[in-house]
Amino acid sequence: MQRYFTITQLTQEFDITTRTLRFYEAQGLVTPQRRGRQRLYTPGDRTRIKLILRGKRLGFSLAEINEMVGMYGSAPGEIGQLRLLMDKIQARRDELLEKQRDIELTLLELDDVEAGAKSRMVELVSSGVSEGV
Amino acid sequence: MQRYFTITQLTQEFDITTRTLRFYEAQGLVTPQRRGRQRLYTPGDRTRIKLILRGKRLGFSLAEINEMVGMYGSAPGEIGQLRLLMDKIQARRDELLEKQRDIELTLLELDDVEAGAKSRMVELVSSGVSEGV
DNA sequence: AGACGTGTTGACTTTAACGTAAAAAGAAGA
DNA sequence: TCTTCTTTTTACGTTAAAGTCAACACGTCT
Repeated sequence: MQRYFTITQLTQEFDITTRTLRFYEAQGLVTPQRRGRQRLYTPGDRTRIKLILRGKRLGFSLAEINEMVGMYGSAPGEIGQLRLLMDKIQARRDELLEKQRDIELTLLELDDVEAGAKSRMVELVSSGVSEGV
Repeated sequence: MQRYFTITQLTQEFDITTRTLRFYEAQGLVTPQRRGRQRLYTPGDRTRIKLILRGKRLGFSLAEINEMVGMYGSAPGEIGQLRLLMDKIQARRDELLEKQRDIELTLLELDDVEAGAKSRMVELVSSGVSEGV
């Protein structure tokens, strides 16, 4: 059983560069163990990286992602901190819901554009031009 | 009836700076008319700006946004161009659908984190600490 | 005419998120 | 052991998307 991943294994799996992974480490987003100088990534690290990349796809900055990922392991022992955490959760949720609406709207508009393109296509074809497949 | 918007009206409405709007113009994303040196934004320009900002919220680059917004007005007169357009539309749609899935997953994880925080809160409270509202 | 507010242009600066290159250190196979 | 490959560290470069600052141009209110 392979307990650790090397840096290049992960770069290949996620199609990123070593520079990127080391940069994320410098930002405190992942903290792989070391065997000598070499980095060893655990499955947990791998999961964090997945989360980071998902955050990136959604347009969050690394700073925001850092905060979000930081929520996962944390079980703040104090009530005030817990309230703060829940506030942050709600804020993120609101953002995500807004993004959802934005996506819906964009998809609808894409449908419109496509419909226009299709009808335009029909026009062109029926106007007598013979076109191959 | 107010046919045009000034630059500051729009910056206030969308909470951006004049620098941003002029930058978008330099990138060819909007092309307001001029009265002398002054920029005059039409309702159409305003709509474009809305689209741009929506794209930004979804994490698209200005270059990508430029391409997307460019799709709207275009009715390419040639079949090959139309096919290309439809391909681009499909590519964007795929991206958006992926973002949707990413959002769903993230929302689910936020639910988990919140549930954990809540139960942790109950523990703390029931362990005898008297806390105000 | 003078002052004020708003707008414009141009130039330089900044920040995030990496890219790229150089030099050295281990690891692994012939 | 020699070579080859991967990895690491350090440092400088780059790109996108603005921020900041200076100087100048209008319109208008007094």
